Amino acid sequence: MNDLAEFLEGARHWRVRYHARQVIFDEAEPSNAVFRIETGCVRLQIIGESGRRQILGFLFAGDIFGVCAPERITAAEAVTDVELMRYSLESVLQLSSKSRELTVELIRAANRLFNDVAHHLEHVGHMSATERVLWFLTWLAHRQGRGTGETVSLPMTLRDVGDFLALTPETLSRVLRELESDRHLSRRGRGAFAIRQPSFALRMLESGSEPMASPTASVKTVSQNKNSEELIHRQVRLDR
Amino acid sequence: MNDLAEFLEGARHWRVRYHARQVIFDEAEPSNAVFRIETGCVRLQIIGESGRRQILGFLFAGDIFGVCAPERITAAEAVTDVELMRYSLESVLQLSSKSRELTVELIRAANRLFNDVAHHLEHVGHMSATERVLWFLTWLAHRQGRGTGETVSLPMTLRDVGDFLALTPETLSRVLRELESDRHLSRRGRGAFAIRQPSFALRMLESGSEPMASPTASVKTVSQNKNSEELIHRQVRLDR
DNA sequence: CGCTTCTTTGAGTGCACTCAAATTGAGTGG
DNA sequence: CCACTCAATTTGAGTGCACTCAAAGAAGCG
Repeated sequence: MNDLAEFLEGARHWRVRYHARQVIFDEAEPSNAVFRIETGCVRLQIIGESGRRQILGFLFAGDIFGVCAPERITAAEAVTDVELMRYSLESVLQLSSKSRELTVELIRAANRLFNDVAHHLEHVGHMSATERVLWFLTWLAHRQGRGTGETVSLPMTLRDVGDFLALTPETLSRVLRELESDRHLSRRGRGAFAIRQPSFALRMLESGSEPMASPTASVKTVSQNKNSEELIHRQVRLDR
Repeated sequence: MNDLAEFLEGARHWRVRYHARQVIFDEAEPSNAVFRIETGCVRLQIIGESGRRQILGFLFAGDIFGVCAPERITAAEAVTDVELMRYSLESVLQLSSKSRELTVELIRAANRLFNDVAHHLEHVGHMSATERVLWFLTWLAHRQGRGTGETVSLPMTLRDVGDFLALTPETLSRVLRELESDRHLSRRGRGAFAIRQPSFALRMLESGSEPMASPTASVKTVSQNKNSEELIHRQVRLDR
């Protein structure tokens, strides 16, 4: 699944558990471990100067997080009860001294976070509330391997989703109700839903926060047509 | 200045130049070099699915960028004419096989990007237009080593700033005019300004997108003990 | 069963948006 | 050097979306 995971098996590690809402590590804390999620959901977040929380991402089984040195950039908290595999950062770094591939994988892991939050920023900056919600729900369904009409569980609260998408819970609630009345969505109890018409929403996922996904050719074409400045810039490119 | 810079001197490198608005590297391109800015200004950016450009950061002399493998996450374009030092990624990776410290520095470099864009996201999601502009101008002044009343040059266009802050050029222009009439700002020609009252704006810079800055002590202390949910209600709103 | 937290719904408002057009400035070629 | 062109910026008018404030209902948890 993840190449990094194989490398990590060579490092000192053991299983750890956290209950929902426990802090796994905190911002600015010394970084001494890398984690891999066995079961459950984890969120990465920061607290802004104004005291507001910005959730940077939700992680699920198989995801690796905490590749960071020497201090934590974000906090990590358990959304649900979680089982994690904890790898000593010290021994991971020792391993990387012997393996160029592992070094590349570590950089890649750090870059993935950057990639995700960069596209996240682009979405928050330019998408309407409805688009953001649809993007999130579609991403979530995709992460859980669910297709059209299949039930997707929503392990986090609306407030979590709001702090992820930079929306208030009120707005979120209203958007969900409207999506439901428009037949884009059907809700199955409190913490579950199903997407009825993911067709156009799915396109959003093709590029963006997917793991290291390169922008698709179609996206590039569109962006070149829509943004003449960019087109011009690409054309005048010279090597030297 | 930057520890990474010293390590890089051991790698194969040479000087390169780009003219303003030339592409240094593009999204999804194979990554084969790390750069250090000698003079000028560079922007990192992505093009969203909708064709909109999101600028993730502006870089200046001394900054290192392009630590990325195996493919580029962002594009890098010259804002002004720039002189860069170009380091072969291949030889950097070879060096890192022999130096644990270099590996840590590479991870740190990748994490810095993540840190910056994470706080950027928090700002775009929760700040008003005026706050964002003030934050940006204060950051820019700080980067150029300019204090209150000193002239700061603005090497990029308002459109660039808008694509960075997720604001339209129109809004940006209006905000600048209001800041000027409120005596927070005085403009010195097209591409220059001076901040008159940076006092409260500077507080924003103390944490946030500054290199690896740790959150303020008060926030940190509390968030280590309690989980973050309890912090959310402590919202201190900055007055315009 | 009482408490807290989460969610929903309503009413009203303000900020940043879009659309449109004028003006300024920079760059280019005659 | 000057006219010309195009991009960048400014200004105005109007609007809609997501916000705040407020309060009621629903769900989890002891």
